[in-house]
Amino acid sequence: MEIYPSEVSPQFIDLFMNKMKFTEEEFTLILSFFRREYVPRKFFFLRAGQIAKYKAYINKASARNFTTDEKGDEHILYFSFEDWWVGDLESFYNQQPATINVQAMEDCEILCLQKDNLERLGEQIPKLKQLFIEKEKKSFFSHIQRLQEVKSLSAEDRYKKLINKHPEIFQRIPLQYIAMYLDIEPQSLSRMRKRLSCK
Amino acid sequence: MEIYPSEVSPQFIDLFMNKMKFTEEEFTLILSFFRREYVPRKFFFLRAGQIAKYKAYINKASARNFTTDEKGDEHILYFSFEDWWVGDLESFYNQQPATINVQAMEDCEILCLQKDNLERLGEQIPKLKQLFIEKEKKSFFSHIQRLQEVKSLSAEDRYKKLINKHPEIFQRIPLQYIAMYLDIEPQSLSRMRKRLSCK
DNA sequence: TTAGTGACTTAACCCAGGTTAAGAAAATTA
DNA sequence: TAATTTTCTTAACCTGGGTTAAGTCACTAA
Repeated sequence: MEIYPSEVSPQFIDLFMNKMKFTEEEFTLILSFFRREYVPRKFFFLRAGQIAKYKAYINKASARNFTTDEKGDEHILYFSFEDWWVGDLESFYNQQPATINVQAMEDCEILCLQKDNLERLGEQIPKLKQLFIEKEKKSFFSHIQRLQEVKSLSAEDRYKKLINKHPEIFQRIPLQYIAMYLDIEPQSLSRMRKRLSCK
Repeated sequence: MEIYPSEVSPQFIDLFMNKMKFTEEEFTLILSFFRREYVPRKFFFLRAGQIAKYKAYINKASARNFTTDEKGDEHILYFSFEDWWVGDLESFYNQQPATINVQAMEDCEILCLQKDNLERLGEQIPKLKQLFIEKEKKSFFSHIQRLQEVKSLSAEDRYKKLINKHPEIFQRIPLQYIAMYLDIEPQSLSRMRKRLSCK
């Protein structure tokens, strides 16, 4: 399934053409290694236990990345929206079973890159390999920040931070997912929202 | 201050000579770029707000890596023992103020590598650059696992997991630090330990 | 020897968030 | 449009861990 530049998001084009300054030829080559997949709402792009086949770019819509504990409760590590890279990198790079589930929250269009294609592309275009290393470094840093946040802030403070920094998320995804992101029950989130709105 | 092979830990030698199979000359070269620092117990190797000068290897003893929140409470992200690499990588690579404090819990001997030395070494020995990328990837994965753990386990379950996986830590470092690692008060840890020992 | 300091424990009381259960509102589907 | 399912809210009660405060134990210093 071939992908044409007209079919990818402006952010994707901006990343490769403006930020990374790849040539048209390089961009077309890069694009030819990707594969487009559609994942309808509620369907899984990756399930815990499977081996992650792709490094993936969200071209349209949103997904949630979560783990399931022994009690069956789901914990959302992070949301992914347009222009995000998703997947269980540990599973992808080490070809081991994933611990993370990736599920579409809206009908998703995803650009997928297989491991061998990634390696081939990396050899042909070293600048691209460097790009991925940098992206992963950023992802690394943001995970450390998340860890700090989860460890040092109460559920209420994390809620306030989320609604201040990303109010648009609340327009777009159900509150039950916000609760799973904050690691509280939907009832507790509801109670908290009422208490805060009274003030 | 020159460092001789006889002055570094067996793990350090094992890493470079056996695992990475560097030559004697390469190893001597690598070592010449490091600088040895002594950090007495309770002293700081890095303070939040400073810019991390070094990527560092703990040759002897242990440290705690923690953040301080607005209330002044300290949260230990992870402990570091012999054969660990420490520092605030985001601060080190982006030359921005650190958010993490690194404090010696015992009298530490640390092998330090400055950023420009790291880059020079990386150019001279590409295999070393690759080693650091791999080490950082592993560190990345372990942070994601930590995040999952903090999100999905109760304080009691995290305590049990820690004492099962690393009982030796309890022989070595004060319980108050364990409490900061679990993000509970020392009193609560004490109460919990009593409750668990009764069963 | 004793005073002082830091590490750990115990106990009483409090509160954020969990649990259970029921109901209201919104979105889907027939 | 009504029927059904999903999402969200409310309320009563419970519990794990926070808070405060006091006490014990071990180690150091004078």
